[in-house]
Amino acid sequence: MKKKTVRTRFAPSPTGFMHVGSAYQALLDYAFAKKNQGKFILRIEDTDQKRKVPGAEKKIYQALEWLGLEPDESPQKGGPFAPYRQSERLKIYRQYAEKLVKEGKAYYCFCSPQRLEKVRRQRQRQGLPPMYDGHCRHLPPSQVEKNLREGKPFVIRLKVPRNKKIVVNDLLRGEIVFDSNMVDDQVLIKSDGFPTYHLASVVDDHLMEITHVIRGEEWLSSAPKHILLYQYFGWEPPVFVHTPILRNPDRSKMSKREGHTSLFWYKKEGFLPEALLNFLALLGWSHPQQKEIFSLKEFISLFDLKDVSPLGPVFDLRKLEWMNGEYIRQMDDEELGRRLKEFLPRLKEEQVKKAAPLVKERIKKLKEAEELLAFVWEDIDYPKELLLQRGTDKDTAILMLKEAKKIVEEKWGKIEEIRDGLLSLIKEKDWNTGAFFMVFRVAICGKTITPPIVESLELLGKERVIERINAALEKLKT
RNA sequence: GGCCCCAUCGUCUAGUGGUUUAGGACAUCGCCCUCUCACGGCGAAAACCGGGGUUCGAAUCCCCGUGGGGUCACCA
Repeated sequence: MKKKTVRTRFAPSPTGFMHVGSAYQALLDYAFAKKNQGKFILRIEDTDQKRKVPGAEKKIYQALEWLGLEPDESPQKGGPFAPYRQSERLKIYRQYAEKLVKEGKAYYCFCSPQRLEKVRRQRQRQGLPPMYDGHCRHLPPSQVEKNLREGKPFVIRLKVPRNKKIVVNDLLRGEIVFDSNMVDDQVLIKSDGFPTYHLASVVDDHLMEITHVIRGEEWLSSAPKHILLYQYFGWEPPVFVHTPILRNPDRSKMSKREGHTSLFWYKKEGFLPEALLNFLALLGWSHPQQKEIFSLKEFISLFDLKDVSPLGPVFDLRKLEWMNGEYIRQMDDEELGRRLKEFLPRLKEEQVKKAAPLVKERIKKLKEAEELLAFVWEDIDYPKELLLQRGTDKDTAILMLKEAKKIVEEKWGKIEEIRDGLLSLIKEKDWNTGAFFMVFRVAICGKTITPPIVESLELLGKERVIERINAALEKLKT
């Protein structure tokens, strides 16, 4: 028997923003497909017209591109199973839904939203699960015909059998048995003619020959509906993998409310996509040699869905920050400079290049470079007392700056010589090294936390360095 | 509330019946390095949810509690 090509799909809804949890899903889809020389498919699930947001689909492409998870088939790229946008496949869903109706596995329902609401409330009062009461299940065909002819709005519902066991096979959890009496007669086709997720995803996953449905655990409880559909259609179901959902620090589902859930927030903050991916990979999975830092390529080669832990992990931003810092430090200066550019719009390209090695060991996120280097483009302002670092008195401070200025002017352009010059000056005058550099630092940058000060001088340029030393001297004299 | 899933340091996890005084990483704390801040190095503190079984022996297997989570839409 020929082994089927592994095909996974990432199937987001274009609702306006990309969740980190979605990125996690996409990573697993991608890694598993690539691991098995399979295909990674992007399908746009835009069946909810109310929630559709213009431009949202574009953001999905941008997100995948930023992450470096390129689909093999997508609405943009096309592929053998096009179209990959569900709104363009309406006829297909309708056709399959009607097939079910003909076979008595689904039925037209003409109940109004008001009636449904009433039924729900009633059942809840009785302590029953708030399900549909099956009112239209047994409408006589003549009545259905009549309603249809009259153009009464309708939906198509799945006819769920009573008193049956429905078994869902999940790769991570094994067999899960559901009582069909707990499964609602799910709407398959909405009154606007669009399918619901349940119908559309089953039909598409089958038609697109998806072998592994990897999705969040929140889908587990609706999985019996999907299994039932596969049975009704006589299709072989794919392997289901319900992956843990990411949690807030309070262990609730990572939502829009708390924490940072938008993938683009991470981009804006200056997280590197490769670091984010590495971090995500470590959620629910661990490297066989306990390595923390590894590439996407390495992840793919070692990854197996079976090894994913079913426990919903808390998304620990601090560990991500640490990891991002590791990636920044591993990067060569030139590459770091390129990535830093968009975060330092006030610096010239030359300056960014020079700044890269100075901030490299001091930032966890690219965005932090901005604050660290702000002294370069901002006018500095500080109280005079700030210059009197480590108990340095006014006269000493003045002397320090005067002497330092001489050396800087004389040796400008040669960092090593400036440093050596300052060091021997300190020795000669018997100053405290730390105190001297702090006074110098404040004079140049206006603050006590900066990149290495001697190396930072050329970011400012000779003129401004001298200017600032003069300004500091003025300040001290008043 | 019904149904379903889950349960090792604060967090991410290793561990698949004995090699475990339960290992690593982040975070925390201390020391060292040091021109500040960082980086780096060394070290400390820190966990098997509880109760029953099974077994010569359970973090590891079973059951029951407890706790957390998910889900109950013409949203995905």
